[in-house]
Amino acid sequence: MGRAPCCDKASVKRGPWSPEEDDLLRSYVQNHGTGGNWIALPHKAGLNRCGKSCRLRWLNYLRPDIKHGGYTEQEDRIICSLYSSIGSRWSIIASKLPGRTDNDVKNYWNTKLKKKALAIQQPQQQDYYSHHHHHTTKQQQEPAPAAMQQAPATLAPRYVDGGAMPTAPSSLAEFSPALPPPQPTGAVAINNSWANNSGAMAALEDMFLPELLGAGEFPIGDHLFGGGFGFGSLLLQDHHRATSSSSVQAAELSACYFPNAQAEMWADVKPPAGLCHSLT
DNA sequence: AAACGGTCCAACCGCCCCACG
DNA sequence: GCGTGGGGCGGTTGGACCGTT
Repeated sequence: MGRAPCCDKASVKRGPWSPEEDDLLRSYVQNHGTGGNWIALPHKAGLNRCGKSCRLRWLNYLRPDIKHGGYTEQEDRIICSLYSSIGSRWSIIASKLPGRTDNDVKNYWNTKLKKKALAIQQPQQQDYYSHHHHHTTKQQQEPAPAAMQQAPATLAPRYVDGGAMPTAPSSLAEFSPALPPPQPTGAVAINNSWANNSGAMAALEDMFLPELLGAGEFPIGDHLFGGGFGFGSLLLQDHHRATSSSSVQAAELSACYFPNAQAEMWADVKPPAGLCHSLT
C-alpha cells in the first residue's frame, strides 16, 4: 500500500504556471512566508495548486536572485568538479552556485555540460587506445564497460601509467582527461590497485575543490574513501542510490561534509521582509 | 511552407528522510 | 516503536522551440 498523495491531483491545476498564479504565489510568500507548510499554502494564497508544485515553482523560478542560463566557465568547472566528486547530488552542487537551483544545474548538466565534457573526452579516448592497444585481441575489441563510458568518470584529468601529473586546468576547455586502461574482464572499472598506483590518479576535484570550498572544508580523497579515491569511487558515487553497501556508505560519508549546505547559504542571505528561511 | 528530428527546460513523479504525535 | 504528514531530492517526462531537410 503506497502512501496517500499530498493532494487530490484530480482537483488541482497542473502544468505550466500562468503569470497570475506566479503573482499570487510571489506576493503571498513575500508577505507571509511559507508558514512552514507548503501543503496548506496554496489554499491560503488562493491557488488551486498542489503544495509541492507551489514549492517547486517558488524555489526554481520565483525565488529572488534566481539566475537562469548564462553559465560561466567557472560555474562549469564547479559543476564538473563537484559532479566528479559527489555525483548527481544537485542540491549540494547548486548550493555552491549562488542563484542557481538544483533543477537548473541538473538540466544544464544533462543537456549541455555532459555533452561538452564527452566531446572533450572522446578524442582523448581514441588517442589512448591508439597508443596503448595496438594488439587487437577479442577482449580489446569489445566496447568499454558501460560505467567507463559515462561522462563523469572521464571528466577528471588522470595520471595514466604513472605519467607526469598534469597542471591544473584553468577552465573546462583545458581539461585533459585520459581514460584508464580497459578492464580485461569487462567488469565495472573499480580498480583500487590501479587507482592507488603511486598516487597515479589526480582527481580534478583535488585541484578545484579547495578553491571552491576553502581548504579543509571538503577533505576529498583520504577521508572520504579510505585513500582509494579516484576513478573507482567516482563510479560509486555516481550511483550513490545503488543498493551496494559500499556505495551507500560512500554517499553517506560524502554527505557528512555538507551538513545542510543550502540552509547555511541562505542563512547568510538577508531575506526580503516576511520571507522565512524554511524555504530550503 | 511543411515535416521531421533534436534540444531544452519547466514541471511532475515517486521515493526517502525526518519530525511529531 | 510505529504511523503519518510534510519537506527534500534526483530522475523522468511533456511540450515548446529551433534548425534542417
